Amino acid sequence: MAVSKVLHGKGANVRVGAETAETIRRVAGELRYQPNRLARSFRQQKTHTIGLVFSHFGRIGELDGYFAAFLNGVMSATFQSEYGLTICPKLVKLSANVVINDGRFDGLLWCKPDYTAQSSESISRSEIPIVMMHAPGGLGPEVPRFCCDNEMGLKLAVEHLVELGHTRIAFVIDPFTQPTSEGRARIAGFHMAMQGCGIETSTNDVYCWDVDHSGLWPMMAGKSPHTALIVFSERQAASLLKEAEGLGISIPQDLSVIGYDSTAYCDTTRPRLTAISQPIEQMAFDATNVLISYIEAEQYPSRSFIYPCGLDIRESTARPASRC
Amino acid sequence: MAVSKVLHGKGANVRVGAETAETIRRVAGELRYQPNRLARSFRQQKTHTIGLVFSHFGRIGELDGYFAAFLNGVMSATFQSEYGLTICPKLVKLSANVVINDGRFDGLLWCKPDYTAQSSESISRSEIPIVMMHAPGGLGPEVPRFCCDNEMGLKLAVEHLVELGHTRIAFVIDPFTQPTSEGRARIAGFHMAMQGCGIETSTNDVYCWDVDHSGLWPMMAGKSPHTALIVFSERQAASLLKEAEGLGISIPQDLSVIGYDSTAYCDTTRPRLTAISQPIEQMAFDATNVLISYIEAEQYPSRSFIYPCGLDIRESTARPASRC
DNA sequence: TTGAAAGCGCTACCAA
DNA sequence: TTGGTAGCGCTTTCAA
Repeated sequence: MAVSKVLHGKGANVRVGAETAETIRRVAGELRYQPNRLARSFRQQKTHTIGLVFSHFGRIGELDGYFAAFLNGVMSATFQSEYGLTICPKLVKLSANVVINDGRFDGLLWCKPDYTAQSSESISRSEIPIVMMHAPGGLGPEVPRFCCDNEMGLKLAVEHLVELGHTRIAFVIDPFTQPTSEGRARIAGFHMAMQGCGIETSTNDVYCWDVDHSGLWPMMAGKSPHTALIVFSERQAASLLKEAEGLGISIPQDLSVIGYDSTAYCDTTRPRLTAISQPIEQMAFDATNVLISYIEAEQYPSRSFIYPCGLDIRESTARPASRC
Repeated sequence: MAVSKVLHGKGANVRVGAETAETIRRVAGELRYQPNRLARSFRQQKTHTIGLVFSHFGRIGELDGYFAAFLNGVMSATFQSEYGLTICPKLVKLSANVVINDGRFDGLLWCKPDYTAQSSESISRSEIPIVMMHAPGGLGPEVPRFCCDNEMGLKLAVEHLVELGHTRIAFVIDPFTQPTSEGRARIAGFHMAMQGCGIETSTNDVYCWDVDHSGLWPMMAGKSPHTALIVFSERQAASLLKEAEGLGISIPQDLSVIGYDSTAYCDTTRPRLTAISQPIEQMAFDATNVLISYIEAEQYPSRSFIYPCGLDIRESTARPASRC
């Protein structure tokens, strides 16, 4: 009875006598009364919490700038609107449909979807709003998608290398990323950009290596070795740089390398990494805000938000060594 | 009724006829029935979720290795035990006692406590287990604390500098960290280590600067300028390195700099940063596991877990320039 | 303006 | 072994 009043006192339309309200507040203070948020969420079917799903969770944080920028963007948005963010293992390991609609989350921020049949189905069946990050348009279920313009990014990178004189260019990706929608989009963008420059490509121009065990050799051997690499991520690019150093391969003299994301991390590598840029933090911020506004407005448009890429030229690209 | 059976069917002691159970499972599958986890949590007063509290949330992720290492540790532990982790703005902004016991969390991982009167009180009043990270023993409420041995770390750093010939050594910290328990512990450790080397110190030997607006000048001016800095964090140390470069101050020739944490990030600065090491990821992993086991066992010892520090000597320290 | 009652979905307990 | 019932703490609605 006191309880119900207190809650009213907290609510917007206070229809309680000033005196009563005062008493209630006082007593509540003395008792250190705390409304049980779980019960409230349960009653209202609203948790004010967003779930974060990554199709692949390895180690979350690494030294590259991606996760830091991403989390900063998400947190800025959730903090402003007083939503909580939950990172949950089951979201990744179990088949996603088991976990999406269990009442815990008001919405889901789904990163780097792999669009397996199962995840696609559970996404489209979801009863709560879902927004995807790093998901190119066209593919997959009809939910709002946030993605950089991968075609543009790869076009900039390829054209930069071609202008420098490269013709033997390869794309490098790791096995976890390769099946994701963005992995496929970048590979496609690479082939397209190469064709745009009049260079034929084949599947031999795409390498799929584990980030930490890259193996530079195949491309440096052979009669017509690749002279430039475009790498899916900063981190993989940086690990290639390090490997090259160990093998006595000079970058950019012997091999040009371009990474993807272009955070401040690229200024810390040696040589400093030329990289395609995408506004990760802004994208994460926008995606989270769109998710929240869909949760609150219950409107649910399904369009793609595409962000332009840039190319930040640093020190890891140069003309190919002339082979006389 | 079907519901209750299904739930029994999921429980450990299945006391249901095989046939009935089969039917239930089939129907549940057809209906894509999902138990509502919110209701379950509500009923059991158990959410299987841990809350993460930082006394100061600025930007969560930066390029230094701290947050990445920390989150890796926490995630490894929560993933193994199927707990979720929630980062929640209110946990920081509101007075903490409003939020601790609202039923959302089974336990709290509290990082870098500032031990204000209010937070201390709400911590000791908490009805759920709390574990503190980066909280030296002795101070604050009686909960399990995980902390590196700051005295040891600063002793190593000061002795290293003294061996190189430095006597004018300062400690640098930022205004957000300075009031935290660990900030105070490191400042105290600095004074103690200096005394241990027979060097008098005063409050003039501790600088409190904003991380990104450090201002190297004061210490390089004066008749008896400091020749070496021990800095609270990697990130602030790195920002000092960068500032020094801009001012034409050579490190380590003109000024020696030591940071704190010694993650891989220290290998990416120029010059590579000499740093005190603490096993952040391990500490976060252990702290989370202790928290979880306290949640499940409902036992709640209040001891401190102290981790030894090391000193990783890289390139940012050298003998002081001789001033003839 | 205030009080009383119903019910969110689940689990624990008790009775059959 | 099974089915029924109560109730977690809150909000919403309806009656006084």
